[in-house]
Amino acid sequence: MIRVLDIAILGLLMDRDHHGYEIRSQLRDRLGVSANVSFGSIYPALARLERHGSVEAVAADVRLSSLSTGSLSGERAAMRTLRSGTGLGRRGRKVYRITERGRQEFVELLANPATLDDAKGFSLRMALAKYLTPSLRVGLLERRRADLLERLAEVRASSHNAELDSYARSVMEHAARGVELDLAWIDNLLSTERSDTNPPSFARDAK
Amino acid sequence: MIRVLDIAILGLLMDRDHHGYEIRSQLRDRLGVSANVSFGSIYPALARLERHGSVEAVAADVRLSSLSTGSLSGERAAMRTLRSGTGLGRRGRKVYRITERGRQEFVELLANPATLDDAKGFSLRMALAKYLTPSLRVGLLERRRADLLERLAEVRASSHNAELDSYARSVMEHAARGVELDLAWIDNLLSTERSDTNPPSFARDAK
DNA sequence: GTCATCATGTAAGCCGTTACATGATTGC
DNA sequence: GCAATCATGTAACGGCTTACATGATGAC
Repeated sequence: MIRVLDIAILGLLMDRDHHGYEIRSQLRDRLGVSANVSFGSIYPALARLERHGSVEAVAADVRLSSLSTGSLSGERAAMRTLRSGTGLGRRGRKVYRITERGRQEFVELLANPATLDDAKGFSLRMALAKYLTPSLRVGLLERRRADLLERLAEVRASSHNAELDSYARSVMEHAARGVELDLAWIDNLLSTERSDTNPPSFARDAK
Repeated sequence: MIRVLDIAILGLLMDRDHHGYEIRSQLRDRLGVSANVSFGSIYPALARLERHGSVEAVAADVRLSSLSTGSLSGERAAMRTLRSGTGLGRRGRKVYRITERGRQEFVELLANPATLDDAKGFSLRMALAKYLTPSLRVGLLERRRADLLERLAEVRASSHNAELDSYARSVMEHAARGVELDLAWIDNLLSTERSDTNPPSFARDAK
């Protein structure tokens, strides 16, 4: 019932309203999801989240998406409003907004240790880390760090296997370097996190 | 019909006979497959490959798998032979051997540009690259290189997006470093490949 | 007026995991 | 003799992609 895509969609909607078509590009551009997620996943996910009460369809806000850094003319016109009873705005776009319930679920899902952190799950969460409290962020980072240390030991052991030919060995060594790079990143994030949390006891947000 | 797991299994069997249970650990240790592939995938895959005539079940060779670097006592005894008509050896292990047909399919699959190269697909192929001719290896590397350059441009563009918070940006920048590391690896492999192919015109194998 | 792109949705199917069912071998 | 590990297989289910079906909008 906990789907990674749900977290990603809710995370995007935390920032502002989106319609389905737009979500795909945002997954790539703002959350760093590598492969283009297909619409065959996105639309059913939105429908499910709506049924579940985590998001709701709203009147389409005038588009300011593509270019222009937002600051131009706000709200050019409410436009010939909704087509049917549901939230279909101009041009058939169906714009979704996260509900209060969705917000609560989102933060729980984001911090949840259940959905275990492979590379993709982790970098998705990290891209949304500004919605976590500092201590939850540190927890997330430390869990990831432990996983990576384990993986590093495995892959180093493999690369010392004497029976490997030069290509297989090269793959193993490269995998080790990749994990080391990840670890350096995590360690860097952790130290930043800890020096930022110096000041007394109130939580600070990113940027 | 072209399954990544098939390539991996055939690749392992190119080297020597294996039974299913063993294949799982070999995928990790020799081919660098990160997550443990479940038996629920492996056994059906072997059955499919057998039906297809790419592999065949043979009498179990006496185990020399776990420890001991092979050179001890060869063939300790044929043992109370096969249980039923099929290739069930001692202790119920079902040992598979690649057929001539399987060998042919394997090299085709390994070089095949159809199964497009994501990170995992590529490093699997590279771990098996000793079975490719030098020119096929170079082709594989160059295709991967082109993909990575594209990906690098994307991820760099994303990381310059001014609207990202510091966490999302950090994710993007780290992704870029990862791709750069991959590229450096590929370039290094390519230059090795090219300097190795200096000598006249006959193909050399790895190690 | 037509083509590319934007936009939403449904259905079939692939590929993999989890869970279940079963049993042999080895170490203690 | 009992537990841990080795060993093989099947069935259900889940999530994601592909392909299909449909239509609006904007550019030329």
